[in-house]
Amino acid sequence: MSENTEITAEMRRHSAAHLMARAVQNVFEDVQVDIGPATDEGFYYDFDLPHRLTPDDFPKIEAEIARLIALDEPFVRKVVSREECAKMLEGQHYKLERLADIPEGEDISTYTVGDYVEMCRGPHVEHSSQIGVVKLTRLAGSYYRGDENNKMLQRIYGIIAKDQAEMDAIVARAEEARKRDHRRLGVELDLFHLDPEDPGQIFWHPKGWSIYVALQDYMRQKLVKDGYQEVNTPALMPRSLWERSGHWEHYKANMFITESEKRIFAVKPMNCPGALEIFKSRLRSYKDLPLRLAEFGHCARNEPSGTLHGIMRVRGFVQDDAHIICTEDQIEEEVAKFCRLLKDVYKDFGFDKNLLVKLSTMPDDHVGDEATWQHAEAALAKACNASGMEYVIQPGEGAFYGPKLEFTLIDALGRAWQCGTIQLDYQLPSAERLNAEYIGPDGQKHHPVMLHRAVLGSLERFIGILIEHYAGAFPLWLAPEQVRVLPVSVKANAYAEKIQGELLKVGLRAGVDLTAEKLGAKIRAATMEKIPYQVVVGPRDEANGTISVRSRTDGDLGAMSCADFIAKLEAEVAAKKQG
RNA sequence: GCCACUUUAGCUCAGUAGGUAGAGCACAUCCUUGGUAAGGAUGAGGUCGUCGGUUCGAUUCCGAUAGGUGGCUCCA
Repeated sequence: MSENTEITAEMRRHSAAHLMARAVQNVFEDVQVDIGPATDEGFYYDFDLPHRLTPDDFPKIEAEIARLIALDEPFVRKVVSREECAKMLEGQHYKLERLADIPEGEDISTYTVGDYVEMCRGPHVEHSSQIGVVKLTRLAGSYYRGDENNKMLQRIYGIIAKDQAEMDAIVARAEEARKRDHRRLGVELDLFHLDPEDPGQIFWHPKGWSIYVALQDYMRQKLVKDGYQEVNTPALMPRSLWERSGHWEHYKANMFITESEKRIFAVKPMNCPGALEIFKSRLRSYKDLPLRLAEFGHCARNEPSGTLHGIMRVRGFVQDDAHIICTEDQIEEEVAKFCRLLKDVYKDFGFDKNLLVKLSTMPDDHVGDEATWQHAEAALAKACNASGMEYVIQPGEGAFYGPKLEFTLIDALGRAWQCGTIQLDYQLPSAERLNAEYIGPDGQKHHPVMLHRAVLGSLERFIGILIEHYAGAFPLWLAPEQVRVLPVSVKANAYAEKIQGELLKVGLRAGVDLTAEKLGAKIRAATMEKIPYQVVVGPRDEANGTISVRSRTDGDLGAMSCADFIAKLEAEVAAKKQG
């Protein structure tokens, strides 16, 4: 029996939450507790108390938790009747409401540690000492039951570790994430800035835009090879179109709306209506399908201010968007084709391992009949299997117009980011919406199906992820400045400029440092800017017709000819070498 | 949008128990002409987010407002 009671991290986190709840009640007056689950990272607990918590309160709560852990009391589970439980929870009105939620007939259990009882499903550790070390990390507001109409409770987040050494390592990793923060690196590396007067809009500086263009060019090549055609549609489109597409009804609150000569226009929040307008611009045959229209269209969404975050969540952005207009029979192959493309692209960033795929199925609130939905969901599932991807089902999480696949990548710090997506849409091309039609082999008109898809998601967000993934040290093919030539003194400036010219001529992004600094200072500056290659040149090189190469990853590579260096870099760019 | 916190030089941050402010880095000028991670000197740079209140006097206290941060909600 005992071999089955393995103590998991989740049990330890959840148990830590209980002890924190107990500690908060010991330290403060009039504490109402709500719930406190384990999370992937740690745990949290929601409280309602008159004292306004601040991080200054953490040490005394942590000390109390440490004291409770040291008591090493057992967690005792007990199945109780509803009445008994209600009696135990007397005065705790959130808990009593939660108790009322438990369906009749289901077991109600409590866990007791020392003098503290809590209604809880468990499971928990056997003894409090099994929890380890607890650290409180941050405070946040959180609506009771996640409903913004309810009272805002005070949430405390915490993390656990086996011992202090592990806790130190966790704190160090958090520090590493802080150092890699794209908002910090974006300023340090002079990639972009955000203007407080224009929230959620990005000003791309030359270096940041260089990355952006490199990424976009890369995607263009991939798209062309995969049978897409690139289009561009207006940023500003009329209200009448948005009414037909359904956005006016469903998405108006998030749209920037403007007026000209008494007509209302909206800045597009999505590209899909534009793609369908192109499809509809002439009579289409089934022979035109599938029609794959890609668009790097700039979209604007009036996201609530509280959701904005650096360049990851903005109000103006560009997706590597495309719309595949096809027949129902073509869905499976098109989805499989997309899955292959996505894997191929992610590999070039080192994201091909640990890819998570989620299949979101029919929600309660949906359009279309169930048979069509089942067919569509089966097509997505088969396409995943065909491309060797495992997926988990998210029941009822699909859009109201169709099911979708979502792809989550894992970055260098082990963090998950949902980027790629492919969504089936029966609604937008339908007669009720934009009424897209093609002539089938039977000579009759039919409505096509539309697939909305993006590999990277928004380019802005993806670059934000890349900045943190690479810690600002972009691989050669993406680096804004791939090479910097460093003359050892001003006497070598002319030769340095000549070398820079050679590099520029073959399309490498090369800079030159002509300042009057010493070589050590120039190397330091280039190193801080995370430039992949530094080329040192002085009288010795000039006499030999060579250059001295220093690599960001491999240090001093010694002297070589400029031609050999160019060949080396071109090979590295072609291979999309990481790091 | 909601809750909490926050806003001082381009960046990172001190500071003023109310008497209009400092450091490091970056920047400018001059000296130094140097072969693999910071040469030196001098200087410039801020209505202390904005508006209002209290006060003889506010960057400091109070209120409002805007931005940011962390959550929540949202993410067609």
